[in-house]
Amino acid sequence: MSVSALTAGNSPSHPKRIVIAGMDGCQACSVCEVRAHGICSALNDEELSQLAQAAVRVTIPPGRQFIEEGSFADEFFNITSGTVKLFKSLPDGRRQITGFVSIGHFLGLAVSDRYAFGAEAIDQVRLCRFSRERLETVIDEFPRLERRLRNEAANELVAAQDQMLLLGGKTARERVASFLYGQITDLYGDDIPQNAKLHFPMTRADIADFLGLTVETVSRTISGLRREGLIATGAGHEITVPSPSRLQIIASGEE
Amino acid sequence: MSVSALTAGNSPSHPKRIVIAGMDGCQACSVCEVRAHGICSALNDEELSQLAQAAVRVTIPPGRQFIEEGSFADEFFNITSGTVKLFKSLPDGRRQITGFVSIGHFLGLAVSDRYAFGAEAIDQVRLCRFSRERLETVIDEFPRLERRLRNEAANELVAAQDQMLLLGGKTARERVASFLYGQITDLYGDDIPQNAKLHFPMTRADIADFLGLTVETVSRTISGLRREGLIATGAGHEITVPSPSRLQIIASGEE
DNA sequence: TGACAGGCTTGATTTAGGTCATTGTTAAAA
DNA sequence: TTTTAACAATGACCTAAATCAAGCCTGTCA
Repeated sequence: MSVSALTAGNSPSHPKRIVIAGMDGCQACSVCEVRAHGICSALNDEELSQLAQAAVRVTIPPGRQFIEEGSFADEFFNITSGTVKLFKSLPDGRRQITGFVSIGHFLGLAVSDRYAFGAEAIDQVRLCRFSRERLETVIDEFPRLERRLRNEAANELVAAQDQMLLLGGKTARERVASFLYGQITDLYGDDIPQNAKLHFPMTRADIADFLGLTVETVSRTISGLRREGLIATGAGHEITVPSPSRLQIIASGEE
Repeated sequence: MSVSALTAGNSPSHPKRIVIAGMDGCQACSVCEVRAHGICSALNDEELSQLAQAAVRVTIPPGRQFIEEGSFADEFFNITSGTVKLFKSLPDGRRQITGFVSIGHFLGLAVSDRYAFGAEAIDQVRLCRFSRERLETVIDEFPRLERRLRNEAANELVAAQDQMLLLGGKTARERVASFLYGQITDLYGDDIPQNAKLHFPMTRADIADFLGLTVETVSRTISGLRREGLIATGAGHEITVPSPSRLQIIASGEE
């Protein structure tokens, strides 16, 4: 299947269409627009062509759950665009979003043969899909890839520990400030400007499930921060933060 | 330094004494009582002797913090006995215990050159210490070790996600039941008996900081479970669980 | 054009768990 | 043996956030 055929599914006018297609050997990966991100950045051209053999590009429409918690984990994913929410649920429906992940993120690190979490596209998501079996073969050949995966896991672990600190002890105000500040660092890296502009895709309900709060509390808290002049809200999901450092201080519980 | 010299520090009559000693080449690791656990199990005799060159055995007295959050991460650890609490803190002293770890656990997976968490011995702890530099060298030579570390990280990540679900949504009762059930599975594995007996080393304050509750709530909740006949408390930190499956149902929020 | 639905905000009220205070228990030090 | 201190349990009270209940946008479908 050709590369051009792949792009059809990306058209905004066909949001429901899912394209599943093989890649053109080494071509597809080596010209990949996100090659610098994610696990692929650990490989050179030759190695990448091997990886490409195992990869399939997929487009997922907004709202579609593409990993079911507890289902058989026969596939791994690497996100190339869009935002995905990862979550765990209790039998009665309570849901904890354990993370929002986007470009470059690798999904499916678990040792078990079952996924430990569910995954759902928030906006339109594109990703590379690998069969578990074939990826494991490629990993065996390239220790650098293995190292990369370990680092990925270690970084996620650090994020998870931060989130435990948030969920275990922070106030609603601190949680919302932490979330917003996290969005800023995700977007700007270490070079955070004054008047940082954010436009994230997740709803209040998503934020609530991520922060261990209710929608009402998230809404009230955001309104509170706005009244204090700490943030300004725009249309859609746009928020401007005049002084990110001020927000960080609140996020870390220092006031 | 001889192996026999090492044992001096383990005497209960000298709890404050810390022993830092080199290992006898391949001897020390190959006869290690916990070789089947932890990262060492990924290596054969020859590889292990290489690892041993980089290892130092250490004994830590109860209550001693041996990793400071944010300090320079120049050492890795592998626990050979005892229980360690890992935690993160907010500037005002609020503390979240992110995990209790014991025999076989590898400490220091972070990518950063700073520790992302603090670590403190709960009871007397023995561990193998590696310089970061030397361990990285050994890892480079043995891909199997790299794989082992990735799996270790992946498993921790799953545990962290479970804990996020707990902290984000569970009631006090469900949290305490989850903790107790977790202690049971840690101790018995998959083969859980009726009338499981537990005696864990952590205080109510530790449990509270782990579960995102206060000591009072932990105490009240344990008393509540006892009144209901779901657990029986003994002297010290002993608890008997007549029906672990009953506890599991509560832990997972199904009643 | 209206009406329906999904998402957001805000207000009134409730409650689970936190805070503060007291007492009991155990064990090590003196 | 008393003294001290750390840990644990329990009661009385308080509060942050949940719950319950409207109302308000905005986009889309008929």
